[in-house]
Amino acid sequence: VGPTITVGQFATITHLSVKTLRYYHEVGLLPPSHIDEHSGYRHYSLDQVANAGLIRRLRNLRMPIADIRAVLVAPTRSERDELLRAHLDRLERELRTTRVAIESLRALLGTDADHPPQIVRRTLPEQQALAIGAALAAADVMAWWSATLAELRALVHSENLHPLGPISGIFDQALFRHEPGTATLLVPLADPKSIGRARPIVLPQADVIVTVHTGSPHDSDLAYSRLGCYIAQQSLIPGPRIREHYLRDAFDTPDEQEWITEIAWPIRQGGTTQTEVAHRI
Amino acid sequence: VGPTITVGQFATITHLSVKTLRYYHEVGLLPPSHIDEHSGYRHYSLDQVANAGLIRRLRNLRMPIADIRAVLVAPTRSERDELLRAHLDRLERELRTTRVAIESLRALLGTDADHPPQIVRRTLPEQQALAIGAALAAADVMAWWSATLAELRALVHSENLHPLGPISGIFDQALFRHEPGTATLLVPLADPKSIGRARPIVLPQADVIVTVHTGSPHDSDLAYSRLGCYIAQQSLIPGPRIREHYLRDAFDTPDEQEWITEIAWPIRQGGTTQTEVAHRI
DNA sequence: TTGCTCCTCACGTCACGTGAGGTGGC
DNA sequence: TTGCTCCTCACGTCACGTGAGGTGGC
Repeated sequence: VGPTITVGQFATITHLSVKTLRYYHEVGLLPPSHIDEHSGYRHYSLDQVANAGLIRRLRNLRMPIADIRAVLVAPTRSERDELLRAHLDRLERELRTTRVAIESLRALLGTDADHPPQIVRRTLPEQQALAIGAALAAADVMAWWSATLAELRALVHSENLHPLGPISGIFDQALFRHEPGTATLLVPLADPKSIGRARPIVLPQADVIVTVHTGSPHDSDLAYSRLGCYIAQQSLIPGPRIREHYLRDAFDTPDEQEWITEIAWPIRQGGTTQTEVAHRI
Repeated sequence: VGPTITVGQFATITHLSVKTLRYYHEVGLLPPSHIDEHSGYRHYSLDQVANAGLIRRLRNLRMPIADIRAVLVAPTRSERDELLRAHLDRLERELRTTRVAIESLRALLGTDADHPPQIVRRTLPEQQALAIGAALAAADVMAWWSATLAELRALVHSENLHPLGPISGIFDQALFRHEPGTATLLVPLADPKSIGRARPIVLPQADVIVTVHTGSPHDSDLAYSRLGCYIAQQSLIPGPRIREHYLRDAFDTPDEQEWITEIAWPIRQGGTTQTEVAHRI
């Protein structure tokens, strides 16, 4: 069945390490075509060289082993190409994400004490709305958010609705801690009726502190930090769910740096924390 | 000493997970400003929020924890900025590397059976040369290679040398297996004399098989694979060191796709492998 | 016969995530 | 008092790398 070569030779000509080849054997990614029963020596056939080259290139592109395995066993060329295309798309997104993260860092370092946006207190009135909610894992929030935001805007247009304010969101604190939680996106309406996945809800009145965040959602931690520090300084008691009002977003401009979000954190007056009560007594 | 907040609150406003904060405490990256002796509860001060934001951004840019620690403890702003700049440079290189890897993959998939370069046998004559050698870890080879190649070219120019052939390299197989080994770069000369780090050597005569590699060194595994498969098919015995002749490289064009390298693998006639001997007997 | 190659554990690395099982604070 | 938050292990993950200690092939 043709000549075979040892791990060492195979490593040399594929530019993979012997340790790596043993690992690829162990996880079943590239098992040697023959293994000596007595000595355990691995022997590779020459047509495994091409697969090794493909694997090396895909690993250089940070494709997970499991995905590479899927590429190798893809039954048709079109299915294989689809998997590869999908990964290149992921890389493309990764590159963009990195560019954004670099901008984010520059912004943080540059505009340190420029003019930090104001924090104001406000009372949000009771409000009817048409809402789509979901219980989510933290990792899924961003994808869900942009998809659902688009869905609600489409609904506003197709059903000819007349929003009484910007589309808003309500998020469990847990989601920002990378824990599972619930998220809701809504459009304020005078008389909301169920359409598709969207259901009418009533937002209760709420005392909130508000700040404006300009830029990508990935930088919204800056606004959350402002609010959180304010809450601690004023000894307020933060509510468990945070509201966001989307004043300008993907619908208005593709440039995330121009997006504007108002972030409103419900609070209760906390002039009487437990320690202060204890102090009084 | 000012208000403090719990891990949970700190996690919410910094958009880090509680688990991550505990880890950053454990490794000393972001220890809480105060820890309750009785309960072990972590308490963070408000001015730690800014550092948390910086850490989050640097981690998003895949900066290792140790490097982030260095940024945080940098005594002066200029030293800190230098560390940040260095990391952004690394990212920049990473982005380029990814682009190249994508091209490499496309090339592999596209030009599958185009016209695979020929393999020829040849006898390289004994040859004098001026050489720079080093014992290297595999990870350092690329950097050493480009630096030393430039150094030799500079030497040729400054000393007005007259090379008898292209600048060449000799590499232990081990280096391609990601193991430590020795590498040598050399310029063939009629009468080489020591200059700086460069020493005269004599290349012994060698029977080699040769193939041409066009493109980036990162794709040279393709040429090595061709040669390796040929060696196995012909039952030749490969030598432990491989030679490369740089016919076109960074000195000629910045576009790696246009680089041309001749790869020559020394061999011994191996018509008599052990199995064949056994067969004869 | 001597090295060299190859083998198998077992453990380390990096930056966390995932439970289990238990305590503290309001 | 009840939940909720917080705590500490211990272990898992991903893709290998690093020895230790030993055997096989020419």
